[in-house]
Amino acid sequence: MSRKTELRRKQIIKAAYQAVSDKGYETVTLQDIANYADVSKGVPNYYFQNKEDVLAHLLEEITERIYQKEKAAVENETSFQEMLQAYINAVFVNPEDNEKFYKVYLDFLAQATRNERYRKINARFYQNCFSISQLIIMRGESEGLLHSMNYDDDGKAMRSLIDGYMIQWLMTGDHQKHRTYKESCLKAIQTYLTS
Amino acid sequence: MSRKTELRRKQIIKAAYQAVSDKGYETVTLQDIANYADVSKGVPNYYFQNKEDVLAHLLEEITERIYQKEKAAVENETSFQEMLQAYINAVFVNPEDNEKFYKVYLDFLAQATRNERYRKINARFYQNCFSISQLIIMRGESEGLLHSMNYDDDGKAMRSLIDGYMIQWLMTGDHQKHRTYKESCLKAIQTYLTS
DNA sequence: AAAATTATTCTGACCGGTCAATTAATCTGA
DNA sequence: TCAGATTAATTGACCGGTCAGAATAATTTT
Repeated sequence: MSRKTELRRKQIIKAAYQAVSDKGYETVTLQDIANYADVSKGVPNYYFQNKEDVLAHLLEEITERIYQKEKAAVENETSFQEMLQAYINAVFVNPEDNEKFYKVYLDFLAQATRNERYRKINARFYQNCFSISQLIIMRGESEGLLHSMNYDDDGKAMRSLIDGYMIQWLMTGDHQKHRTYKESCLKAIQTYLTS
Repeated sequence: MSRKTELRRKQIIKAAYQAVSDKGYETVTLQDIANYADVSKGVPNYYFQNKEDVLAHLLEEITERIYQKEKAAVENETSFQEMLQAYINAVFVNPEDNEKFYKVYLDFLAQATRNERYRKINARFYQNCFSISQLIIMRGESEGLLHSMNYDDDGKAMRSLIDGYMIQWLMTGDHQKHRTYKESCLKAIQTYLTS
């Protein structure tokens, strides 16, 4: 794949991200995506097999990007408390980015219940998230602050709390409450881990 | 509203539940719903204003029904442990029912990010869930097993853990794992509450 | 000019909602 | 009681509109 082709694909995926965030997974059309990318209708079809192919690449791209960012943030810290705080900071970045991502992510979760391809991409994302949780928990253990019985279970619990709080925040439709939900989520994870 | 009208509406909503579970919120058509209800295409439009109206009533119906069932289950018990176990039993009923409900519920959550009406119905559902959590927590406090700093926060955490585990289970696509996720979820809530 | 890329047009399919026509149910009054 | 009248419920053909994908045309690059 040429450098230019790669750029074009990135451009289309980026446009698809904004388009899906605005209009929703099923509502969005290839025309919408082309409009957001400032290209004509034929372009997305030229660079991707079909609509689903564009959107699958979108899901891959955004989950991978989030994971890399969160992982880097956590690896930059040394203590358990700092790592956990850095993780939460990376997850709850700001209302705008979180709204955009979780709107799209929720759409994909809903689709994934009936689409094997999306389910697989999401499964990889989950595994990546669990690996971040494990990093943090192992550090907490080495500091004697907590004792995990099972890294996998704790990873699932942390993911549940993060997704759950984020969804609940999203449903309030109130950007102001972002800080509150972030703090509550951090507290909940601390309460769970250090028990 | 006559008795017969009420029955017909229930019949259509029930058909819509199955149809949405099978095909997804956006994919499902009024024709599908009519087919599942064994009536002609005009009937749903006769008893409801439009497609969204049918589906809004569906969301109201299933969230209200779940809440009533969970509430009754919890109120039937006397001790903290029994109430919590009864709650989890009512939430994780069986793979089939859970899959059906959460497939549809996820669809509605995704829609709710762009639909005020659905968001409102879901907000009421959340409040109802929080009230159940509060029942359980207050009982736990009166037994001296735990001390809640904030009923609302704990309600949010419990809801996060339940929705989170359920979604993660749904994404495995494996009915066999239902029991494991149920037990993990219960353990996570206990770990969180009794800390 | 040939090839690659982008823009435009076409096509077949499908959907939600409407509505005229039909059928079923209910009512009325002798 | 029951025939005729009135109302309610149901049907399915139809219409305007939209979309994905394919085909084609135009443009740019090499």
